[in-house]
Amino acid sequence: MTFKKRRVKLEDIARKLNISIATVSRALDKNPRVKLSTQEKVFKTAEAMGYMPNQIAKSLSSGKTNIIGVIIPRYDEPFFIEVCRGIDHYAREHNYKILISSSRNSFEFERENLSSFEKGIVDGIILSPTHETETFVHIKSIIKKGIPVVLFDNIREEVRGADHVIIEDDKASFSAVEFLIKKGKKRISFIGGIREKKVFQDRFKGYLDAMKKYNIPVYDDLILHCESLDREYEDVEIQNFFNKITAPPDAVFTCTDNYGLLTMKNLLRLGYKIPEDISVIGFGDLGLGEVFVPSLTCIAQPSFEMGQKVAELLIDQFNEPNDVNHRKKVIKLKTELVLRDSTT
Amino acid sequence: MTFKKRRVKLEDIARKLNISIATVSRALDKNPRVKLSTQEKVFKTAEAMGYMPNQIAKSLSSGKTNIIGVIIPRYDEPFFIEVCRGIDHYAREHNYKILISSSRNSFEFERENLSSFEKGIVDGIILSPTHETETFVHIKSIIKKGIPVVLFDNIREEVRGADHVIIEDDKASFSAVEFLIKKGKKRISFIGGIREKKVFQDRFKGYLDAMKKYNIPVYDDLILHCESLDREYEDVEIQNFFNKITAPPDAVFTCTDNYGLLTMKNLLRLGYKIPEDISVIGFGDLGLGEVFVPSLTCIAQPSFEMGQKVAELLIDQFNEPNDVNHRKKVIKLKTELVLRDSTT
DNA sequence: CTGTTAGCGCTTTCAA
DNA sequence: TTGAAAGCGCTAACAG
Repeated sequence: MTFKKRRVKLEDIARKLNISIATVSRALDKNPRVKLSTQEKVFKTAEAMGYMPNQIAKSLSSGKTNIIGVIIPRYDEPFFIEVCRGIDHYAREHNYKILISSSRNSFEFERENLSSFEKGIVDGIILSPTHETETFVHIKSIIKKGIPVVLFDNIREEVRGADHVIIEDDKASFSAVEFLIKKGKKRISFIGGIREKKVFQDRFKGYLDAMKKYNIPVYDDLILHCESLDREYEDVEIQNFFNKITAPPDAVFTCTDNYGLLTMKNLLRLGYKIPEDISVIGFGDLGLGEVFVPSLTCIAQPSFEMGQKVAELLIDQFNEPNDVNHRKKVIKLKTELVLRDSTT
Repeated sequence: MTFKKRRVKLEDIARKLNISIATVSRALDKNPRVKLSTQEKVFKTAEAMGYMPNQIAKSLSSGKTNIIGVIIPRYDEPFFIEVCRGIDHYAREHNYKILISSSRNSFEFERENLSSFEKGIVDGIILSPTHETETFVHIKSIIKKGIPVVLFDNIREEVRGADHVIIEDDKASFSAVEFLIKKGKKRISFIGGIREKKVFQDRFKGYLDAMKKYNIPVYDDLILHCESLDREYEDVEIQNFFNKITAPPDAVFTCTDNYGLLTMKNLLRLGYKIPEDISVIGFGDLGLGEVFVPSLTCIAQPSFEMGQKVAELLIDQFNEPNDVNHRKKVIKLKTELVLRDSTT
């Protein structure tokens, strides 16, 4: 019977070589103050003994874990995953790893996650607030403690005190709706997400602004704010919505690609032709829209890049002087209307 | 100018209360050997002083980090994300967090990730090997060091020495192809992934087995093994494949949902009707197939459950005696053919 | 160029 | 029921 082996540590190498622990440590760090021949000896012995540094001990002693904590509202939204991929890319280039937690769309979970990160396991935190997040004391308290924080997506005015990366949701949706209007659409439907979420509020605002500017009537029965936080139920909501409509729209602007796809699916099944009868626009551009037949016109949001920028801001904070009152940085990324087959 | 504040530690509480650090530590642990009144005092003071335990120090001292390391080949494959979600679910219930790393389909990255985990930052590792992974010494060496490891998906015989969770890929694809055959299909096309990957080999095997059993001819020009590891290029490959085909198939069995969707997209654009002209089957069942018009018949793989099981096996190992030679556990999950509109 | 030593913040014997 | 002190493995200031 074999048991877990005791790990080789600096001390073991030091003893074998009859030198001090400090020298071994320095040698492994390639510290130039160590004689080259000593370095070589140390490296060889370390290798031979199967030495692996203990990251935890290093972290305790250095005060750095080289881990970035990431809190997203959900896993099953490709946007968040794509942002994580961007974070991971940038982080890895700078020797950081990412610890991902889902807040599961719950404020309580968000707070829990945050406070578990606060226990020192991460050097900094990237967070995308949930729709339930109405107070920001938990975030501000973290910042006040000197822990670097960067936010993205769904940022309310109240937290603008933290570095963050966003797109201009209202302008983006304005331009999409304006495009529909200029194509001569008169009955433009809006499908958004849960009303409590800032991004959806802004996208709705952009819709209303465009409609107002061009004097297009807004019909309440053509407006849907989906409330489900769950992929399966989104489908049901949209299905019910279209089943109930008496006079169909001639265009639908939706606030996520998934809503756009579900809209197309339901409209196609009801016998409408896209885009001949009804145009559809989505929001996000995460690949699925390109595959669907017809392919989905949408507002492209640079998700991967958003992740990279977020990570960059955070790592910048690591390297800045610890000034708690530092000027907060905001990055606004550009969106773009990508024309495909679902619009005329 | 405010600087990062020094964190409150046990010592601070101890001093304020004129008791020892040890007592504070025990009190916060709710150790019954501490007088209740002392416990209360400690809790109150800790709260008032804004005490937050230092997880790193705890880990160093206890030898546990309560973090699970997860290595997946890529982020942009919903299957892996869904597995991660399952892992996260189970892990969180048991007070673990997950550190996700992507090996980016590269053996070198896989090895790097593994060895960085080996530095003691995680209590155990969950890994899905890449297609490039042909030698398993890196995994075995980790296991030999007593670090718990569980594998999932794409497991070759050579690593069966580790706990793992899989589905029976060959049987699953056999049953799908058999279904097509029983529907009277004679020219059944196969679209798989990169040949080096065990799961794709097995799915191909299932296809061949079924064709052989029912004496259906296999046409080389109806077979495609996609080589791209990148969503964008997958589309191109499949497009080229169908453009080149002279006599079309009457059914296509594909090895991922994405291949299935891309197949439908390309066939529809070429003017074929699905399922009237050609039936299509996918593999995975991750939600997208349900939205497409027509919806995609596919083999449903229980991804979320796979994640839960993998996490369960790992956490079981944490609680088992450290016997390196323990009987390895293998869990085989059931798949199911889900009939939708893309097959007759 | 190398060694000594004092931490990093917490847990855990061992004593009292 | 509490305290003193050793130790987890590594870093870094200081001394030589």
